[in-house]
Amino acid sequence: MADTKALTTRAADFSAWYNELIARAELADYSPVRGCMVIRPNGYAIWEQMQRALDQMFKDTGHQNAYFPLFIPQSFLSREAEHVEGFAPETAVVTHGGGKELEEPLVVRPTSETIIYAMYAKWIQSYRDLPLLINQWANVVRWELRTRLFLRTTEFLWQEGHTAHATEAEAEEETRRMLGVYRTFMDQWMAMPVVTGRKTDSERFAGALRTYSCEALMQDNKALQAGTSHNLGQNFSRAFEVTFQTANGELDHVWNTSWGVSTRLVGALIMTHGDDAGLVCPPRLAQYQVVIVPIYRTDSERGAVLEAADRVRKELVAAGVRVHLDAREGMKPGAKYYEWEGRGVPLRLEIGPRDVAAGAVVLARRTGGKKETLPMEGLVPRMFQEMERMQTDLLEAARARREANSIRGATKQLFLDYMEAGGGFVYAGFCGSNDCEAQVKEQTKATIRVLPDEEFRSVPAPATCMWCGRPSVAEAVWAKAY
RNA sequence: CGGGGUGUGGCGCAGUCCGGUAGCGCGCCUGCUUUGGGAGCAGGAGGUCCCGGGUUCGAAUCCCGGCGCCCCGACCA
Repeated sequence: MADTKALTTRAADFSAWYNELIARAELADYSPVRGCMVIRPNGYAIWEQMQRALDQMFKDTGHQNAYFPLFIPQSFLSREAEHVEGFAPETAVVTHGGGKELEEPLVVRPTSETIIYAMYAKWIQSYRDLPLLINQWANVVRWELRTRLFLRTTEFLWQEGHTAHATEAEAEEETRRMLGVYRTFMDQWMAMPVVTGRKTDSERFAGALRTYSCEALMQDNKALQAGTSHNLGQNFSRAFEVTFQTANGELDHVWNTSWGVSTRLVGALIMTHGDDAGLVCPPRLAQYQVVIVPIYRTDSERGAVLEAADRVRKELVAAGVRVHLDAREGMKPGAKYYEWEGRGVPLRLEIGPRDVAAGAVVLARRTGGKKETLPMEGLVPRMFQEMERMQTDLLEAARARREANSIRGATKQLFLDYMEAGGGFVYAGFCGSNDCEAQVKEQTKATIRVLPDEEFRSVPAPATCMWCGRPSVAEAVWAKAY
């Protein structure tokens, strides 16, 4: 690492902390192209872990992977009116190929609904072809005005699920199911609690009937939209003539859904668990769950220590633990500790001559607390135990932080004061009018993150709109957002 | 596109006001000694000072014009 100084603290400058952490942990780097990032091996490894877990969950819910092209005929985008309005301003367009001007410009996909539903129109004829449940892992490009590593880059990696169903009810069920999959993933893998719910029209996906979202609260009390699931209704099937014959011979348009999460989740992970020493990675997503640092002075100590360390490593590998033995020479143990802490490795085992003699290892946890000497005997189950505990502790800590920064039943004044004081989630009554939403955004920068699902709602439900005092039609969760 | 900042070895910076031919810390390489929380010593490698003009005997430095990047805001996953 180039820089050995401490990171800017979160309290001093959250944004600087975030950028420095990414550099320190070697998660990503700026590319020569404005707004684009290079995902470095340490960052990509986390994404791979995410992919692995999510991909399995998609397959377990009946989806198959496929791949659709990067280029989309420009005319495709225009077929769905709201969709083109939403995305046209931020597309990159290819006008030349092979040295010649193209007859029709090609849009670099900002999302793939149009090209996928154009294909579905060919593939779907009968209700027997439904449901069609496809996911793709891909890169997309959105020409954003302002970018931030992982959170909003010009090109980003994601997955997008696209499904077609025979009935509206089935599509709605799928939309909700995948939102649930995301929520489970964020809870159980990322140790990141989320509030789920429906988006208001102003935040709805361009072309969707309804958009649902998972919203997480970062350590600076700004909300991050971590994953979305859209019920597209028949908007795209009408635009792309995706029709099928029903069991009784009638022709109908299919009902579609789409849902996605992106490399933004790596940013979410950083801002949920990171501390002033660097990344804190939940064990289930860590590239290395355990790092072993050997300590020795003499050659004979070196031999014995490395032999013991490698034995521990092999035992853990055999048990399926992702473990790394840091046997680099000429580097003091302390320097290695700092490095692995910055990278967020959950557990560190130190093995020195004393430990070899005692048949023991020293355990240090990334989340703090005293170091602990453990017998080598029974180490493997102990490591699993530690990882499980850390995983649940991280989730609990994140949940507690979120709750400490959420208020319910806010009045207008309380709301204004709260946003002024730094913000967080505010649960409050909402009259349903675009005007109120726009006014709040104008005055406080806060937006409605979701109209929360039932389990997140306040009891009793708020009776009036926090802003205008008219009767409330739904409770809303407000926050300033990324 | 507005506001702010910044471009000098890999990274972080000083030098710019007041022109004289580039320096510090970290990192890197070699060797020796080290190694239980960021090692020490010695020797070394590495720079078109963002770009283009201009002024001058001479420009990192002064003048003019560009460009890049970062941060804050508007747009957005």
